[in-house]
Amino acid sequence: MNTENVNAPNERVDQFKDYLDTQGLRLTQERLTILDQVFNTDTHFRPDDLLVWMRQAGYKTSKATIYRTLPLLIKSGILTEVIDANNQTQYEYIGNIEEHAHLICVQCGKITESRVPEIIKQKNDLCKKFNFHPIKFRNEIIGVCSECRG
Amino acid sequence: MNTENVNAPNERVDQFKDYLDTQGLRLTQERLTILDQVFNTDTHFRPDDLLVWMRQAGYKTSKATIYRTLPLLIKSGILTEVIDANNQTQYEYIGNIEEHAHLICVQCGKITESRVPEIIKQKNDLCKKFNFHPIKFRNEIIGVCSECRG
DNA sequence: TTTTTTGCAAATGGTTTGCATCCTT
DNA sequence: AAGGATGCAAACCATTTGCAAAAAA
Repeated sequence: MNTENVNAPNERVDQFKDYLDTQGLRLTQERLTILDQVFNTDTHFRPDDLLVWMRQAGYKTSKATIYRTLPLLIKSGILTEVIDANNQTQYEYIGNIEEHAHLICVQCGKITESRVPEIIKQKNDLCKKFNFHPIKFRNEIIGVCSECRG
Repeated sequence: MNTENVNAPNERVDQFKDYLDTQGLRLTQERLTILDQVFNTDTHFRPDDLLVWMRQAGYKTSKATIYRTLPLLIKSGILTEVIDANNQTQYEYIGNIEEHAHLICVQCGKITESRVPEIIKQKNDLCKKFNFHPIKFRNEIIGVCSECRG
């Protein structure tokens, strides 16, 4: 198939292709186009956002195909899911592994980020111990923030 | 109102009552009944599970009220939400704050737990720094497990 | 009495699915 | 040629909401 107009980095295309291979799935034009669009975004997005962007870019990929492809991108380690404050599923492109903690307030929903240098070593130790290949790291404290405590 | 037949620990009832007070909300029979039922469970559950249990226990609380009450229990720090592998929202009663890490495989979904003693101190430091009241802690590494790496 | 809360049933809206057709291998 | 993938529209189904009646403050 034609892969000439794909702008996603070869590394990612290969990563996706490898995953599809191991599962006996096919590398289609639509799947490549979606990977491409996903690569061009740097924020969280919902399936409908992606649909709109693709339409604007001139592609006619269907909503069903988008819904069927996103899980494949997750399993191949290219995207991760995030559940937002409204319990909606959002997706984000995985660039690098970020090591930072989140303090999430259950009352106002505010998210505070803070870097914690030591957690990098801990992560590495754990991964070595379990022979685990890390893609993304999450460190969250759920609670009540100073403002909501009054 | 009558609170005689409530079995949830007073501590939790007070916690809920306090939250409702601060929000100008009312302590109703239905809300207390739900708190009671929630306390009697020790697993994850979905709103419908709760409805079934309450019906079996002889209560006629409506599904709508359950859906309206669960968010209040979350904001009061009595429950937390968990999104399961099927993206369904589940709820769980918060006993104590657990300090352990999860290694979650994006391919097979397997979750490996592991205790990491140092993270307790880190959590405490962070909470002190931001004057944050912790309810629940989450430490997750998303990636590919040793078995799926082949 | 005043304001919330509840219950019911209908509406919502994100996600999934059946099936004929198209595309990759 | 054979089997997986796509597109469309209909089906699903968990969750939300309007409104009149009931309960809390």
